[in-house]
Amino acid sequence: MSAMNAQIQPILKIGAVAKAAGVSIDTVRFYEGRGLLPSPQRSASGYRLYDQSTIERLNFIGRAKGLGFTLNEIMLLLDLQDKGGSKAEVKSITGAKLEQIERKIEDLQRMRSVLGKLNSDCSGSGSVTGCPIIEALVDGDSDDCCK
Amino acid sequence: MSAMNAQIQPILKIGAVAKAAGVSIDTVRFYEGRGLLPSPQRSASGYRLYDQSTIERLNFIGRAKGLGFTLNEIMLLLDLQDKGGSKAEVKSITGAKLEQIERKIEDLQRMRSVLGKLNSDCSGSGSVTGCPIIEALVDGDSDDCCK
DNA sequence: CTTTACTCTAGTCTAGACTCTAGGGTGTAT
DNA sequence: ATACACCCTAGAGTCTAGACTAGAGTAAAG
Ligand SMILES: [Zn+2]
Ligand SMILES: [Zn+2]
Ligand SMILES: [Zn+2]
Ligand SMILES: [Zn+2]
Repeated sequence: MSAMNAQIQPILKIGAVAKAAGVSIDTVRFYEGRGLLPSPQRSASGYRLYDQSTIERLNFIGRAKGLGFTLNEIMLLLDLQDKGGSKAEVKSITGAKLEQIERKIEDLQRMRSVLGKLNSDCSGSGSVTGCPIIEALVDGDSDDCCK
Repeated sequence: MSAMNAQIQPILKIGAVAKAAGVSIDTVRFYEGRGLLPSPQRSASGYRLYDQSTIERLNFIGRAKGLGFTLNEIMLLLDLQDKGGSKAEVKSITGAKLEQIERKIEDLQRMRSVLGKLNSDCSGSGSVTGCPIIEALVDGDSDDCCK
């Protein structure tokens, strides 16, 4: 907050931002192409030049990915931040994602329960003949798993 | 089990097996290309000719897919059935899948818990300024979600 | 005989998120 | 001067599980 260093930011080349954010150089360029990162300034020789804010933006993207958002969804979230959207818009995106995650969890729990039972029913020794796992796949008994 | 109908099987064209198994014709041809289905007999004019066993094989594949197996994994399971593998081999595939499913469930539960908390922390009204969801993405507080 | 339904091949397209390649230019240290 | 790391572009390739298309031949029904 001192008076005179308004835009004196350290200038970073692509390798440095990538490293700082823990992504590859290719990923940075890829995100730029996808519109997740703005087109950066260029040096006289054409090198991309970044500052700290790009690292923060990459971290935003990484955290959102960690919460299960796709790059398209992340672009929506970044737009809401950049252009000033409403909390309602943000919440509708995260709410939808939450429901999607819950549905996925239910699917996987169903798979786990069927597969866990089959797995424990199988002795694991001898030839595949009579294997309860294979039999369940063959004739579909005890099958709640295929809609 | 009567004495004389050893291989008198009804002959089905691709549309019929596909319909009976609840998949598309494209899918049947695709599975053949992937090696999940053997190359069928052909009619004089080149039509694929199947019998009931193909429907059963397609059902096997569908059930395995419903349990989360990929087509490559399903091919392994089918091979064990076709060529006579051991129960241990089957169980090692299903055991690995079970662990994979469990890991996925844990990931998703982590996402759900973080996202659920953020979602309920956000009032949902007004501008995005101060939105706890966006803030968490920006500065990474309360963040157990990104490895 | 004609219409309609079915089948054939080969190839392209989708989503998602990169990753890699080829072929070149730049920057800095020794 | 030259080694070496770094950067550039454009485009192709990867993985999964098919969907879809075009152009052509075949079968069944009226
Ligand atoms: Zn078994
Ligand atoms: Zn099932
Ligand atoms: Zn909010
Ligand atoms: Zn996180």
